[in-house]
Amino acid sequence: MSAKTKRRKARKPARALADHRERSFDTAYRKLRELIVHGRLAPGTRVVEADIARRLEISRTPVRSALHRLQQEGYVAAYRSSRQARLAVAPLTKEDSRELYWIIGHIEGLAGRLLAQLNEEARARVAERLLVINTELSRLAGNPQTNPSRIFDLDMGFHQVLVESAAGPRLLALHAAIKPQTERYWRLYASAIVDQLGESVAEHKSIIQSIERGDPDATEHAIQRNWQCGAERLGRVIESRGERGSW
Amino acid sequence: MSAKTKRRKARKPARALADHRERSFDTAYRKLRELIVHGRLAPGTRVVEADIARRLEISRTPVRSALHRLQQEGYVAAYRSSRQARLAVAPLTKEDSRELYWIIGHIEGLAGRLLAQLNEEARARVAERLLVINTELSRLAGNPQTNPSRIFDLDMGFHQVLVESAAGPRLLALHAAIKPQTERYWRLYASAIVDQLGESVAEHKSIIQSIERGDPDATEHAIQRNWQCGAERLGRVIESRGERGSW
DNA sequence: GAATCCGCGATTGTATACAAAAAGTAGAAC
DNA sequence: GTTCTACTTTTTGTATACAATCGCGGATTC
Repeated sequence: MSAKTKRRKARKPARALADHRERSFDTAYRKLRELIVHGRLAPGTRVVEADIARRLEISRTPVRSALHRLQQEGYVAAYRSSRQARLAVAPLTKEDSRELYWIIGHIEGLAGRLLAQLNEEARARVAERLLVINTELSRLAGNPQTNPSRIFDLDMGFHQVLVESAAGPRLLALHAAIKPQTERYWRLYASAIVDQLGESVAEHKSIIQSIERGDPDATEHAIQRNWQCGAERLGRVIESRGERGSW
Repeated sequence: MSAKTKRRKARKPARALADHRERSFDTAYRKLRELIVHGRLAPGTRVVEADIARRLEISRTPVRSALHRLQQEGYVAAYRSSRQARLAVAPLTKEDSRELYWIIGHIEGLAGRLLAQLNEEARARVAERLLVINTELSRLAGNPQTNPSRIFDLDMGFHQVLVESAAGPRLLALHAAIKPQTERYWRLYASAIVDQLGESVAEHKSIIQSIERGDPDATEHAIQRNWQCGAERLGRVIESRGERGSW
């Protein structure tokens, strides 16, 4: 037994970083998700395993796994008749976006609540990180030529910091599963985003201040408000473009 | 085109209700989940696809799908080394239970908030349904010989009504994915539950009253409190039994 | 005696073949 | 022209074979 522990201790840490090929499942998941998010697979489009497999030049097996997961995450919807299921890209609607943003707002709000309860030092550290991101966002807000993807990444990062700093593993996982879905709506909205970015930056400031003050209620509320306002900004754009799942 | 629509309208509705065999995937998912929930697969146990497949007398394929899903739902945890993943039954800890109950409390709280905003008639209808369930629970609370499963089902039903009455599809799906996980802890706790059932019944009453009054804040809070108290009751039991993932 | 390397068994990931079921289609009956 | 029905096609679900990878244990070397 002592030998065993010693051996385990001696285990070689040189993990095979050598080969960075990703598993087919991962490519399938990643690429499919990208196709959906970027709208190359339009909402409502039927998804056929064999087609995707051909397109990605892999077998149906990993495609199937990826679709299973995407289904659970809400990117694809299943219309099933007793045994077999037909999959389609989940539609984007104003109602769905409202619910989605509403839920995320509350989940992240919970994380914010925890965050505001940390000790002062930790809060200051987080606030600092948030401030850096938000300053960059603020800077980009002035520039109308900014790449929307860059803005999305920054905003994503902002909220990621918010959650990962204090949330437990379950809350983190939940957030990780739900948050990326906003990207679909974000893309829809990309053109109009730069104009309204200032509002979001202001809301972020309010969040940061609440954290610095260590005020759980205010932090939770500020985060919720940020998402709710986001939903409204988004709603206006969807409205103006006509709601059909076209694009 | 008119012919086409007509033909669709004429489609035979006689759906094959004949054959109720479920898909292998469903049996795999159901049985595996049951094994885990009932502790026949103890927390920390490694899960090997081939073993499960043999045990259930089906091929690895549906087992694999089921494991994928159980993994995403948090029943099994994956420890992966670059490419291959090793699966194990997720451990049960006091910390995890606290986070789980905390999250559910808030998610259901959201549903309760929506519920309390319905019109009076709808609220009354829901309150009535809740009252029926809670009365039955109250009745069972007096009887020390009650089957714990019966109590679990009733409580599950109570919370189900709470959510399905007003929540949108996403919130519903989220709840459906998370809520069943409490069953693992509930089983752990089953012996001690009957003693403390009275408390839960009282909390339920408070929830029902808030709904009848149409008070969103109170409803949300009451639901949160119900879950938080549940977590505490559970925590005491786990504590007293020693926390190791034994059973 | 301890650390390192190598090879084998165990286990996961992928591809393919096959079975089953549903949707579409054409044709017959009225 | 419509409706029911039998057939064909498409697509999903399952089984199995194969490849890649991991972990463990023994052999080797100093």
